[in-house]
Amino acid sequence: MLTINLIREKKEFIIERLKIKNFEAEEIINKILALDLSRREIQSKTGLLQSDMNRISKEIGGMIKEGRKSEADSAREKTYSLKEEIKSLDDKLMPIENELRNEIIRLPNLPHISVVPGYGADNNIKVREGGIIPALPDSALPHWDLIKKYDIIDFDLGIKLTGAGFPVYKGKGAKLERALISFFLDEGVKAGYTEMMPPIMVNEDSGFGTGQLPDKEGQMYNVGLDGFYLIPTAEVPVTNIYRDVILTADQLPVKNVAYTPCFRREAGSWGAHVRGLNRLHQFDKVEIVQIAHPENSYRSLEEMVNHVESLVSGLELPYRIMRLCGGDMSFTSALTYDFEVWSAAQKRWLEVSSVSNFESFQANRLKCRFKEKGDKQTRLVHTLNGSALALPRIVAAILENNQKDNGIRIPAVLVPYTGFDKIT
RNA sequence: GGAGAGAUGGGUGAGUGGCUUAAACCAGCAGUUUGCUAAACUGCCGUAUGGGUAACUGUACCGGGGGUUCGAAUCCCCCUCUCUCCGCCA
Repeated sequence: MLTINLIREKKEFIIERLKIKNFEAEEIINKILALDLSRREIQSKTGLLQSDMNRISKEIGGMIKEGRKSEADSAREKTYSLKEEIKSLDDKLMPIENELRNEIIRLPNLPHISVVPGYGADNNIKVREGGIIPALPDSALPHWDLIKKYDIIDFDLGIKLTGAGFPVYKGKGAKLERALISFFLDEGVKAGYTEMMPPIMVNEDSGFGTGQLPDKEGQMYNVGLDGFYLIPTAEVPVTNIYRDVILTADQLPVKNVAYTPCFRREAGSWGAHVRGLNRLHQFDKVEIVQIAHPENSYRSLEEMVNHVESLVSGLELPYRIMRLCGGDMSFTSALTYDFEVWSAAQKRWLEVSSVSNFESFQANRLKCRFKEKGDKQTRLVHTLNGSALALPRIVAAILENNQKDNGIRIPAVLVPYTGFDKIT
């Protein structure tokens, strides 16, 4: 959510920047500015009236104490019209404030200066790539066949227990899953992140804090009886730790890493391109989150990109890093790098991580601020997060890329975690 | 799930309708003094929003939301959470 001050001061700049995201902001901004103006008018009027009211009330108190009863009564008469005036202004203020907020949250975050215009994945810019794409024989199998062949992930069993998109990991499949989670967490801790294990259900306030609510309600599972939501990503609980918090500058950057299961309703299509592990309702993910000083947040972003890169290259997966164009970026992001790994049997790139700087956009919603030592003024922090990493597509790529006649080879860095170097 | 007690600033904690401009203490910050791993003293010490170049200043906020009243931290209603006891339970 953009700050009202920025909208007030840099209207034209915002309109220009949002064109990069293919967003026409002028109409909304004009509406916001008009609402903001009447909000301030009403507020300063009520302030004055309240001030009168407070003064008179205090005087009445004094009169009563001194026994000047008739004077007190006539002063009391005077307050009635004041009180009514205040009430009618208050009644006007509430809907204006609500509408103002509703309009402001419709504005996407401003893209960083380096973001290029564009309408989709075709306009994304390849930053760099790494790893070696394996040459597989024509007989190579996609992962949905491999998991059946080696009996390591069972979709049908998941359908029996819950429904489509809730796989059961079995035997070496389950062990591989656990190994990846441990590997990702350990690497995060080595890189200076603090490991967190948050709740996987959150309340409405948290859903609002990171922007899932009120708009994207349908994307989360709702635990109706208690009003909780199953988290779509650890970003939600971990970032909300800092909701309504004022940090000191020397606490920044805050670096947290968390593993959680993630739940996504994703009511959309379930065609061939989302077969197997490509899209699930429940999956495992390790997430990294940073709360950074505004002046250092892009350094944090680079650091996070390098960290994720070390994970995919550690797993010996062919990958590329894309800097997203305006049209392909999320509503809340200022700059996003996507990581894709090559899935050799599907013969396509799979998105496995998205690393973003949200600048102060999330922080404004969260009311997460910091103070410089000795400074009276609070400022909004910058928040960043990234997957490090989401498991299913990593598993898909490992299975497909490493298939041999005699089984599936496990990347060397995982062997200490799995205890086996081959799935047979 | 049942019964009772609570929720006040960074912390402890006073405050049952106007003498509160939320006391006091602790922590923190700045300074003075004495001198040496510290003590004493003085001052400052919440957030948001409006006005002002600024000094300063208006307003709101005592878990959240409504209400009563000229006036609410204080009284009433609803909600959330915490603690104690009982019940249930990995």
